[in-house]
Amino acid sequence: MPTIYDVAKRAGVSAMTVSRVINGKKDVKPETREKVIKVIEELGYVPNSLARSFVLQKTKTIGLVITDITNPFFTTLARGVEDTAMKNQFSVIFCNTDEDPEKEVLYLELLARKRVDGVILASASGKRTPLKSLLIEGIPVVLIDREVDGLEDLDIVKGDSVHGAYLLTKHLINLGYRRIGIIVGNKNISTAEDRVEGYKKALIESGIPIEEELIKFSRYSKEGGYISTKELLSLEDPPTAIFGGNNFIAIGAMIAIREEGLRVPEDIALVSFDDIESLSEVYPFFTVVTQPAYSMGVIATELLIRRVENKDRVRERRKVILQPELIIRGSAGENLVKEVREEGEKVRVDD
Amino acid sequence: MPTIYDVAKRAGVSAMTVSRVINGKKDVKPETREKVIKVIEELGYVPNSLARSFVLQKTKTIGLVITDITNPFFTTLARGVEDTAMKNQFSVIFCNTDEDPEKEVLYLELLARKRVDGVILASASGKRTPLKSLLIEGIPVVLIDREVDGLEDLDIVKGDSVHGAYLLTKHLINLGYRRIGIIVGNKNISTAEDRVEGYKKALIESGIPIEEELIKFSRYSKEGGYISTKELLSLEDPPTAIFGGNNFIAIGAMIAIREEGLRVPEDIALVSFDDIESLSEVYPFFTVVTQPAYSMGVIATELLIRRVENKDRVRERRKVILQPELIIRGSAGENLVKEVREEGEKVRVDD
DNA sequence: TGATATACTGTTATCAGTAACTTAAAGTTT
DNA sequence: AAACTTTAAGTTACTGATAACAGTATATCA
Repeated sequence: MPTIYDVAKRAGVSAMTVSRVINGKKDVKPETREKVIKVIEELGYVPNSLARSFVLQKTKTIGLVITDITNPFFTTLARGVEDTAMKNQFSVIFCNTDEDPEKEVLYLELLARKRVDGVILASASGKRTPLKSLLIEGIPVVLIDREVDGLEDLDIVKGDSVHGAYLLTKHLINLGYRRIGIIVGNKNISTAEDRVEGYKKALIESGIPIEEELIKFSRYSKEGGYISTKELLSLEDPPTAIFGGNNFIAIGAMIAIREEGLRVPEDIALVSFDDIESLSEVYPFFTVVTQPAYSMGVIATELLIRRVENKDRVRERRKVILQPELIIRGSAGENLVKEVREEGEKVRVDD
Repeated sequence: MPTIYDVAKRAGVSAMTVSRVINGKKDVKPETREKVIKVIEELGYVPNSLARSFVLQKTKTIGLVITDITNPFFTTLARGVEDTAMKNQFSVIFCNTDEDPEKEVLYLELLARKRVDGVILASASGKRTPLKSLLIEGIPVVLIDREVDGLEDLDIVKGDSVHGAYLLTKHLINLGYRRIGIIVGNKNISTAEDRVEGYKKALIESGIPIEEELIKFSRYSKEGGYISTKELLSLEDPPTAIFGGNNFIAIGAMIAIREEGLRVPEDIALVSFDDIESLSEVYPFFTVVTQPAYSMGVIATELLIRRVENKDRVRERRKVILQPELIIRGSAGENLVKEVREEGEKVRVDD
């Protein structure tokens, strides 16, 4: 592949002049500029951004660390990140940790080696590690979706999990359910704790006793939802409603429920945190609380890029908490009992 | 951030020795090695792969150009790519073209600038452009999912669209449908042509006349499916079954059909090329032909990496065509009429 | 004992750009 | 016409790592 020197020689100018042409700087005579452009096309010269990044000490690249691109919530979020990055001439390196803290460390190290300009992190570990410390000293980090213990000073964009879980639980209670099981992810993931907190808040508010056997800290995955549902269903006094802590858990729960020969919502209610778009479009089934995943991606990327380019020299943390939305469909048996709605809450009713 | 020289100075050795330690080369005295490692940890030194890539002329990065990460087919494929890349110490830069040839050019140029070691391309344009020519001279490219005119010499991994469409159409015919509409993507995308070809083949074989008004070259998107379905339904003699050329088209079709007050499958059959996993797990509804998207990603990445590392110096093109699978569920009214199955074909029946 | 191999470490040049500085010529001002 | 400014270039040094080569010290062998 030709270099800037090949272009320079052929155009009869210095490399610096070619550099100026490429970067659209002034101080180049129009004729010279044209000649250089012609040579660039003739040779099929493509600037080497490796070398460029190397001298300029910026890569115009950000890293996105999520748990699983296969999860619709994260793919939508990722799309928001990518679109926004592209708009700002940044590219994105994707990393799937599969909720594995070791993979997370691996990827963070990789990103640090690649000297990405910034990182958007949905942490799997929820804890500050030596590497993370290192990273945030050298590279701006914006947290997304989840808090990380010990990194309370970083910018963060997340949904209001406490309130969302409260809404969803309250909805079940209003429909008459009393024994409500909840399945969330690993305990050190902030959303898991938050969603349980919202759930408890709703129960307490309605004077329903909290039973620990109905609360499952599992994994944010189909398997997690499947296994925990089986456990819940085999309790002596099984729940009459299940709250899936995320979309994958709800899918796993659905599979388990069907295996047990039960129907949703006739035999048991099933609601979910996070929607599954392609499912809902074809079959508006799950009553859910959705988060604006795309916006989360967009906002996080904007915050990050501003930090990277140091446009706003705000030193204090920026914390963006987006409100979730309750979408009532049919999986809690809303059509079987009379419909109840909270007043003043953001609520949408699908057909 | 500390450099290799900072480490060298503090450890009282040369940069070269540090380099040898980092890269696990022999010819370093154990004590020296330990001392260097200690300093690396003390300083929190992270090697600069920018500089490394620059001298070694390889970036250990590949580019993945797809149309939309939001499409479950591509996210699964992307996951296959990412996992395989990671396994081989490669990272992946994602690019969404949204079926826009201009965006495709933009991204290819970006990847060329970044001097990625290779590119996996699901082309939106279907045509060879000057940039693509340039790219393939300097950077190995593996095509995925779609052929590109003029690039018949590149490795490719794709599904057998002709056969898949044939299977699906044949299935409809066997169920008694005669007026079958088909909606596929843009005409210059190879899968669109192939799927129509398979569709025609099945019709001809059964002696059913081909009617051009039932064949829609639209867009591989929900909007495309929606609009074309509306058109089909407003024909004087509308189809009794619709073949969605991909999953998004099928979703769009479903929405349009519902808007028209029709039911699937009672009033009209609807089948789809490509499954929608999260939908099918909860609600096994669509009768589809699926492609092994994850495997496609894995195989393409393996082919690419082998080219990059030049392990096999095969010069001839490697063409991997994966067979699709017909999954019979209920959206073609299989439960309404008696079930018919092709003999010897790969067929699965979901409950 | 001298020759040769081996283990370990250092030196130098280089990769492809760009910042900062320098130079040369042309234009402007008084 | 001397002094100054502007325009349009070119030169040099540097980014962080590594390959290739060059030493030096120690070990091994005939």
